[in-house]
Amino acid sequence: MSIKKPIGPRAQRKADRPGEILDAAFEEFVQSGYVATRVEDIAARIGVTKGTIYFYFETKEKLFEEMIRHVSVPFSDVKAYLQALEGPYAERLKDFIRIVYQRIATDRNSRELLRFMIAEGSRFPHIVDHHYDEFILPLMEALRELFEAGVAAGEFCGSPLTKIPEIALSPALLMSFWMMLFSDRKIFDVEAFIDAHSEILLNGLLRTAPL
Amino acid sequence: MSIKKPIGPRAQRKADRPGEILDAAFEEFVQSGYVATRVEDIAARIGVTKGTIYFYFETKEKLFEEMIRHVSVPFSDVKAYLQALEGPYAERLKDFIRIVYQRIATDRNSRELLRFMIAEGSRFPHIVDHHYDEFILPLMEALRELFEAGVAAGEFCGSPLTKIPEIALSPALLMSFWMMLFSDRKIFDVEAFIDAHSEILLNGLLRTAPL
Amino acid sequence: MSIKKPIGPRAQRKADRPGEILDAAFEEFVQSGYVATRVEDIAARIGVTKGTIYFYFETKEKLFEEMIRHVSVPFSDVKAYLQALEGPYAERLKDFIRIVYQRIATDRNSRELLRFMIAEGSRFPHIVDHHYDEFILPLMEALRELFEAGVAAGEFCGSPLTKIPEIALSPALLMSFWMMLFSDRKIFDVEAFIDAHSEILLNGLLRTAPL
Amino acid sequence: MSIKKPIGPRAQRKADRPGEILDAAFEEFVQSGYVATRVEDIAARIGVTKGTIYFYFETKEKLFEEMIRHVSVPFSDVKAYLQALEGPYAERLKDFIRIVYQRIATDRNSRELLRFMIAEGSRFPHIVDHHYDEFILPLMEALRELFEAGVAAGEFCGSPLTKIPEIALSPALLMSFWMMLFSDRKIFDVEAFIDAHSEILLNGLLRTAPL
DNA sequence: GATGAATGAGTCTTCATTCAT
DNA sequence: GATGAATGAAGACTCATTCAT
Repeated sequence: MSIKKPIGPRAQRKADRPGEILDAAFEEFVQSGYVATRVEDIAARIGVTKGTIYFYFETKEKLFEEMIRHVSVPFSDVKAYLQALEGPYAERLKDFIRIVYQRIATDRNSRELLRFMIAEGSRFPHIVDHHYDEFILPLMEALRELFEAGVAAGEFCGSPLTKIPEIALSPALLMSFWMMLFSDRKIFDVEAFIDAHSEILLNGLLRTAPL
Repeated sequence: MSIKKPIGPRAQRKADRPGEILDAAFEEFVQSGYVATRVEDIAARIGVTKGTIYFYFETKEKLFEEMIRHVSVPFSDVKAYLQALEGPYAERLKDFIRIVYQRIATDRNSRELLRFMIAEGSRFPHIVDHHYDEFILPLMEALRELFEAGVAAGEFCGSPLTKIPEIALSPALLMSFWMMLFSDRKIFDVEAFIDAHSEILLNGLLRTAPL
Repeated sequence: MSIKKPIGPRAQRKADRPGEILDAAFEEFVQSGYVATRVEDIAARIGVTKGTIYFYFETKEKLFEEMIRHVSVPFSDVKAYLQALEGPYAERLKDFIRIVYQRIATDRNSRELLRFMIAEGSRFPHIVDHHYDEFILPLMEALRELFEAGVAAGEFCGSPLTKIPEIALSPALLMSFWMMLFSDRKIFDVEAFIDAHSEILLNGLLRTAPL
Repeated sequence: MSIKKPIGPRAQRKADRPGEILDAAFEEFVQSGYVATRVEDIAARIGVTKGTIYFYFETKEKLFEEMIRHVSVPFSDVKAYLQALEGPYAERLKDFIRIVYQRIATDRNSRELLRFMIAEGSRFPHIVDHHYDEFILPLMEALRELFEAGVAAGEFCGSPLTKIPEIALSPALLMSFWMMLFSDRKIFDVEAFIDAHSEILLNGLLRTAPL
């Protein structure tokens, strides 16, 4: 058991600096994009000056990359959650869909991460590749496994979805895209959308069509 | 008998310049985004100098906006095509899907237009709104009408798709995103994807499930 | 007697081009100063294009210099007028003053010429020197002669004005400055000013003080 | 006991910078005028680079305006001086004249300020108005009061000068103008000029003409 | 750790000038 | 004579980055 000197609010603040900066950077980069964001604005957002940023991060470029890492929540818990699903496959799929909306489509961080990949992808190609390996691919694999297990269990029919699970999740991407572009300007009934998404998927999958 | 001054090579060149510039601007803006693109690079791409660009366009901003207009193909012919569809609604829907992929998902211009809206939307909000009014909304309306007519004709069942046609086209958006992010790095069987998309939609719509 | 082909309005216009340009240049240079005036604006003022200006004038600099020459009315007639003065010297002085106001202080051209010398003098030093030789010096000489003749005739007393005639005309310069700076914003009773000027001068000059 | 951080050479330098820049700006603007002066030249004059100028002043325009303010010495002390005059009004007037020459006509700053108003007045109209309110008007009022007091005391006769005091000071303006245009090229006996100016004024004012 | 004065490369934009038509 | 497309040098202004304090 180690003895730590108590961390006062002052020390606490200092310990948080990098995280604080990363959060501020996220907000500013979201607002203006990589090129148009000034490191001075990032500094101002947390009440420090340019120099402080450079004490913690070598360059604006490195800061951006670390910021991406910082806001990319680990996928492992999502995976664990999905693997722990039980019961009828129709329910498992609904749960799957729900968690995808919660953690990806609806979440602001994920949405802006997606925007960064689209907007700054050519400037930071390895970020895109990393996200493909770490997030997109595992998610698709997990979904594919769910489909295959459902088919093996005789609950799902052999839909093309089994081979191209991306299609099954594309409505979630659409919602992400929609919120990116219109945020609050175009109303969007999120709950109805998610329900419709689930219903449609199951319509095409269940051996007994609900017709 | 009209008197035309013969269009010499110079006059010809002049008439072509704006289009030439707009095309070059599209390529450069695609490559680097609005902020990072240098007017000089746009000029160099067609072998002229900065000054020439400013002879035709007041500012980089106006150039960007006109470029957007230039590459936004009018939606009217798509609409006309869709309205001319005949035969069973299943076939009409397949045709609809096919044209959406041809004209929107697969087309490089449309894809980069979408990227611009995501990447530069906050800088040019009216462009986003304009595209919503001119492209997204009409497309969704056309699809909704097709669904409703199919239901009225007794061919389609009352799926939630009827109310949220966006969901039906979301796979096309996914393909667009995919190509934006990975272009040629991740292979993608486009034909198989489109077929799967159609099949899944019909699975959920036709009164007689193909099961 | 030479036979000239009749000059139609078209030919007339062409013959006037240089003058027309010079007039336009005057207006534009007055408005914005030498550096900030664009030759394109000068051209636009008379409905032609840049190229036309360069057909008649080598450079903007030469155009400016010729414009100065163009608006500098010859001093010879003023001189002749002054030399033709007759009668009592008090009257001659009054006439002198009056002509100075008419031709110099009140005249817009002369005023703007003065402004050019102050504003652009360091860029065009020879213009300043030329105006000194052609206008200022002769005017002062003429005045000095008038004073001396008046003294010789026993009408004027030997005021210091005789040696420094500049002082005698300085109110006219003041009026010029005033109009340059405030034009119509600060009212100024020109007639009263001129009368006061004459009266004060004579007060100090006439052997019999009007006291 | 106050705690001051010792002003090191760096802190000192920082405190001096704005003044240093303003002085350099004055010299450069005097030399080339507003438009033709390059911010970089101002910087070079004090051995820094462009960026430094922009660290202290938002734009070239603001720099110019602040420079004007910086070189415009307050008029209050002149006013105080004038109000403290005592003795015979003839002497007071002579003192008045002398101070006008010292502080206005002869002073390089004032002269160049006048040049700026003539040359850049249309670009910075509020500067002209401000100088009218702050300098010209108060000076004229002070002179008018002096005249009126002199008349009331029975020392001065009711000359038109009383109503148009501008005329009384116009020789000082002439000297300013002369030095602006010819500086050292045309010799000018300043002392003799001032004496003559005083003498002429008094000739026209004193009840007992010196005749 | 933090500051902020200073740098200087980089970018948009302007405009005098040229010249093919 | 006149045009106007094209040039390219020049200048205002920005901002990532450094470093003495």
